[in-house]
Amino acid sequence: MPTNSLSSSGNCEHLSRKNYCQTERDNCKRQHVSLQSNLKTITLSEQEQIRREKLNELLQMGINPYPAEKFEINTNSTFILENYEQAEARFGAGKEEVSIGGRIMSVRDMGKAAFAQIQDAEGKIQIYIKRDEICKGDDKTLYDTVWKKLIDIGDIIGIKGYVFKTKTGETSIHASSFILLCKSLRPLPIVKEKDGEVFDAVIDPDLRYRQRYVDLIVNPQVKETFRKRTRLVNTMRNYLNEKGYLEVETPILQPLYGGAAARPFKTHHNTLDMTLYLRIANELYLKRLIVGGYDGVYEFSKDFRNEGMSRFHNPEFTQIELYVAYKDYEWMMNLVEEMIEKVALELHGSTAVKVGEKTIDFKRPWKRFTMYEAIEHFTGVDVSEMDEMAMRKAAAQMGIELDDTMARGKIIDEIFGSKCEANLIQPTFITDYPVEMSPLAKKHRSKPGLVERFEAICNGKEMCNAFSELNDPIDQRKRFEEQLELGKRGDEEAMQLDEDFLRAIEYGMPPTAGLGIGIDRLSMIMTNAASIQDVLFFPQMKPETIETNAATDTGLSHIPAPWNDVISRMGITSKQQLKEANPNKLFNDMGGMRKKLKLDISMVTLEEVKSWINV
RNA sequence: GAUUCCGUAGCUCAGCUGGUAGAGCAUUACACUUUUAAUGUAGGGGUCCUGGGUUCGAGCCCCAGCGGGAUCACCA
Repeated sequence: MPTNSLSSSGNCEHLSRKNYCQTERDNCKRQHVSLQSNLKTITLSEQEQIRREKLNELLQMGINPYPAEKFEINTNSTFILENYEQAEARFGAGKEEVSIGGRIMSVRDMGKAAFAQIQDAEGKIQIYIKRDEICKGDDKTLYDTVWKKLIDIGDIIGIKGYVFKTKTGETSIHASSFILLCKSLRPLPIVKEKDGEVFDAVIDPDLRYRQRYVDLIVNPQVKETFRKRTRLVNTMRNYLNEKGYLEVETPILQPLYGGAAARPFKTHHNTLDMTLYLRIANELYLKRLIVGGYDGVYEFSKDFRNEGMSRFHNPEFTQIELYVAYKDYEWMMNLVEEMIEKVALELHGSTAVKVGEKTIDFKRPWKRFTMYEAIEHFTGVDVSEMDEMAMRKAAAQMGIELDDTMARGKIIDEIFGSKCEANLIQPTFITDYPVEMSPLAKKHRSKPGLVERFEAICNGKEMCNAFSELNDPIDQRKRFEEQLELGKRGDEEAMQLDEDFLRAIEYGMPPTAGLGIGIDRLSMIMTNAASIQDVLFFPQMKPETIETNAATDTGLSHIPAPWNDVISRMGITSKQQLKEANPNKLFNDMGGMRKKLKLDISMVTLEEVKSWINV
């Protein structure tokens, strides 16, 4: 049997441990004292020190705090809580043993019995641990010492037992045995709850985003947010796969960056000795694949834009881009409506989604405005027939600041951005954009100066962007050249001229509808998140300085690496133990460990080992 | 990048006019065999973000920096 199995059977071996354990605890106390006198060089908090002492004590008892063996799990907390009848029928007293693993989140110690809550991937469930149940014989070490003294909130344990309801009616697991699966060395923030009210919740954004693992442990709704995000992506993926479109992957490292207006991240390939850019979009590569003959291709892509950060912008973000041959932007609008409506239904069982104080309804069909109509709707001014001069005047009257470089198209965009966008809460399609803003979109079939482009606006923000793709190679070259002009004038976001892309569409690309949807923005809406950081596991942050506390607390810090590590693997983890060791045996064993661990280092001398011991 | 607010124990937060640094939870010890924000008793725990300055004396006032939030700019 494994040395650390803490089942109630075989408790005879605990008998011999009791005295040993007592002396060891004294040793720990002495170590504590020496640590105290050393506090200036140690960054560990008192609670962390205590946990490391407990770890040592467990090791001395022959209990591995980090066992290698798997722990078989046969159910989870939510299943038991939500299907009590079924769970009781299978796992009730005298029936099959329930086997469940989780992190200890709270303990209510009642003396010779205790209630604790453990948390697994699904949620929390109460366990009941009774001394005479855990320790069936006379030796109560396992309960009195291991459970009561050495196990902490935050430790991960495995429990076997049966399902029952307590006097107060709470579904619980009556433990017949437990096993330590992982000792936690850092104290967890304690969050308490009563009648749905949460006390002392961890809300500090710095802690939550930098230590997402802690956030996930103590804030259960965070786990749910990311589950929803994944379901959102899966729903879209299934929808597109059912239509027969091909999910593909295209380069992230690109020699030229294109497909969007943004500043890139720049990097360098050593062997090729060339500059590469992290993609700002994957549009131009996906369209090459349409040229190649696929009917529909899509990619969930991480894109990178070297711009400012805010609660709507992270330097890396996720987009889905979709291109479908022989279609146009009208057709694509219908697809977007249908797909997003499906997402809402999948996540919320309804097309209506609560976002902050508002309820947003994704039920089809969505409102559709041309850009001119939207401006007229929100400002009362019809700008559609105005020339640049007239439009400047109109914008000035609306209190919009313009600079001289802005042409007619940019002015329209400014007016829309400041007067309309924020007012569009319910999902709305805005169509027919000025050509200057859209160098990759096809000219409008009937309205000069405009392109066949739409955006879906939702909760005052752009949710997606799509157009009938420009497939006229001569026009496309001209548009790129115009972008080059902008670049020469200092516009860092102007697109570069991609000769290979032009070569591709010179071979001919069928009429194509293209779409890009910001997955992070959509996730924010679908999970009611106020910040993009709430839908990214690891949002970009300035680096923090982490104080290391490696090995400084073991009392072995005077021993050079990797020997300090080797010695602690041999079970010697304190100065006290080192002192008690036989230097000749230690020296020999170190040689053995060197061989066993295949360490490519030269052996130290016996004299050196003696000097470590006699520090 | 600009403006503004914040940074105190493991966590959530108080801290008066500038005069010995506080609470709850957590932690340690003891008690308690169906509790549930368990409870009772007694303890321990602090680089008050960092560095300067003013002052007899700074968690508090001033300056600079670091980190975070919000708003704005850029962008999706």
